[in-house]
Formats: sequence, structure tokens, C-alpha cells
Amino acid sequence: MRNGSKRETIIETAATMADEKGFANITMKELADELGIKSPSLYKHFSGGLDELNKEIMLYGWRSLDSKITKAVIGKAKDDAVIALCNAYRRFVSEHKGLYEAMQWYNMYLSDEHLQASEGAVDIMFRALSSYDLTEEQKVHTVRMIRAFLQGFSTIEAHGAYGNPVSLDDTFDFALKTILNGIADMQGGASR
Amino acid sequence: MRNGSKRETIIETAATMADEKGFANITMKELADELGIKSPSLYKHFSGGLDELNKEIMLYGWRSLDSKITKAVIGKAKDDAVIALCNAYRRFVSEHKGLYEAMQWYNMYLSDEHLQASEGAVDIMFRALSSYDLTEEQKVHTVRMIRAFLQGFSTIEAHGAYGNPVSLDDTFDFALKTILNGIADMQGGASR
DNA sequence: TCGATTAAGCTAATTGCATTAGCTATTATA
DNA sequence: TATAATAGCTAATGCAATTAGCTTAATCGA
Repeated sequence: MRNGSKRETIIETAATMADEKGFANITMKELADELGIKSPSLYKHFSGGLDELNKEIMLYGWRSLDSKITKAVIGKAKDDAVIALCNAYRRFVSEHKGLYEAMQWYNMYLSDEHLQASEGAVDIMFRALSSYDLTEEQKVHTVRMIRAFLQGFSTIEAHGAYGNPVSLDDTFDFALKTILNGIADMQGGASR
Repeated sequence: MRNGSKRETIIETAATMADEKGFANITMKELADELGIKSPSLYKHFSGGLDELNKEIMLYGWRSLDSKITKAVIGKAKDDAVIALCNAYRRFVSEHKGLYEAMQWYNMYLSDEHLQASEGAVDIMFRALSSYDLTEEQKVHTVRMIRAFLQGFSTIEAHGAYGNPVSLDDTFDFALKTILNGIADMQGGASR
């Protein structure tokens, strides 16, 4: 078996478990059971215990998200790219609620490593904005706004906390349109 | 001593502890120590244990936020009201990171109760939008978008996960302006 | 005013999970 | 092939949540 292959398998198993049972319910015992080993054996792979494991789940999550949104924007530019990216993000969260919890969660006390982890996604957003005629600062604002919106929307949606019956798809499109209009208004100085 | 007065004191103490040490670090033992009692005694006030306590912290948080943003919009209308509300929300989170974690956190597995809890904040947002000339559906979209943005921005900011040195205040203003422009563009059909 | 009830606290005991210590078999390697 | 590293195991420890059962003080109805 190659280098970290078993380690990677464990992380993937844990990520799947997170999606199935919720991130908060991942325990050394359950994960070990799932893998057919005893929980102390997990320490042979993750000497840092649950903390290290959780951190790896988080990193794995961000790598997966990176890969999804990267694929989503290939061959697209401007509004098309932004829309594709946002949809891919939203879809990822809806398909990986537990994993996304891990990605958020670790947020809460590992700023440095999390910063690096989410940098990839931010980078892709920047690239997606590259073909617009914006200053660097405007791009930073725009990326931050998109990030905030995506994170907030996805989280609220994933928790079923949008009570109203009005279509969430419509809201998402509506918000994207609003953001894209905002970008359009900035372009150069006065276009549309 | 009146009815739930001690219960309320405990909840407030826990909320303060959450802000100081982080929500994840609230334990029955530490809370009891802080209150000068032994941890089993807490069960006299919260028979549901940590779960019930956490739920109460969450509800307390939403009540506090409601109250803050309600005050912030008093006597304001339209853009002024929206801006005041958003600033109040952002400030609340920055001053109560731990409590806000609780508010998010419980999100994760108590949809019903959380729904009711956050309803107050949503309601105030709706009122703030009442003086615009928008359809009900447009209002729903707008409130959802604002909620998503506020939650995402505040969370990312609170975790220090916005890496760039560009001013966060500027980003916040920028985003608000974008959202308000979006509202303006919808009004009636074509105003600005 | 007096006995009964309730409230709020305490100590002791239980349970479950994370983690550590120390042992063993298997694999890879010098 | 002898040896070092790998990956697993069982047993033991420690800590937090929770439950059981006891005690004291306040409250309340007759």
C-alpha cells in the first residue's frame, strides 16, 4: 500500500459518516467500527487524535469543494462563470451537509489552517472575476460578498431554516442577479 | 426570588462564558463552578441537561439580537432602516462571538425551535422593507438575501477568515450598497 | 402556628468516550 | 535473514455528563 493511502481512506470514511450522521456525531468508536478496527488503532494513523482527524476532514472538504467549483467554471467567463461557481458551491453543500459542517466548524478554532484551506476556493472566485473590468479592491469586495452570501445561504438552506414556502431556487437566482447587477454597475464607471 | 429568575441568571452566565471561552468549551462543570455550585445541581434547573441548557442559550441569543436590531431600526425607514439593521447585526456578532456560535450551532439539529427563535429577526427585516414598493415575493427574496449575507459575512469575519488586508468596513458598505441598488432597481419597475 | 411539600443543593455512583500504555504479528528492508 | 517499522489489539486511566438518593430550608395550607 502506498504512502498515506490508508489515512486517506479513513478520512473519506469519516467524511461520508459526517454526511450520514452529522459531523457532531463522529466519534472515534463509531469511525473505528465502520472501518472494522478498534478505536485505539486510529491513533496509529492520527496521533493527534480526534482533533487531528477533524482537521483533516475539514481540509479534505475544502479540497473537494475546490475541485468541484474549479470544474464548474472551466471554459466559462464573466456572469456565466460566477453563476456556475455559485451553483456548484450550493450544490456541494446540499450534497455534503455534514462535511460542510466540518468545514465551518473547524473554522471556529483553527484560523490559520482554515485560512489556507479555503484560500483555494477564494482563488477560483478571483479568477472567475478576472475578465471583468474591476479594480483589485473592487474584486476583493465582490469576492467577499459572494463568499458571505454563499456561505450564509447554503448554511441556512442546509439547516432548513428558511421557513417560507417561496422557492429557494428563485431566491438564489434573484440574489445572483442582484450581485451581478452590482458588478455591472461598477464596470468602468457607467455602462448599463 | 421570582419565578425563573435563577434560571435566567444561569443562562446569562452561560452566554457570557460562551463569549469568553467559546461555546464549545461550555461544560456543566465549568458553568457550575462559575455559579459556585456543583454540576449535578444544574439539573434542578435544567432537567434536560446540557441539551436543554444549550437550547436556552440559543433562544436567549436570538432574543438579544431581536432586541438590538429592533432598537436599531426605530424611527428609520427604507435604506436607512436596512443599513441600521445590518450594522446592528454585524456589531452584535462581533460582540458576542460565542453566543452567536450557540445561535448557529443549535441550528444544526433543532430546526423547529430554531425556526421560531430566528423568526423575530426575520420579522424585523420584513418590517424594515415594508416602505419599499415591492411585491411580497420580492420581499421574501430580499430578506433571504440579506439574512444570508449577514450570516455569512459575520461568521467569516468573526472567525478571522477574511485574509486580505482590504478594509472589512468597506466591504460591508459595498455589499450593502449593492443590495440596496438591487432593491432600487426593482421598485415599481424602473426608477433610478 | 405546625406539619407537609417543594426547591435547591450535595455526595456517591454510573456510563461513555478519548486517550495512553504496553504487547504482538506482519511487513518491509538493510 | 535479522531487524525495524507498521498497524492492530487489550487493558487501564481520566474526564464530563448524568442519575440516584439524601438533606436542609423555605413555603404553604389548614
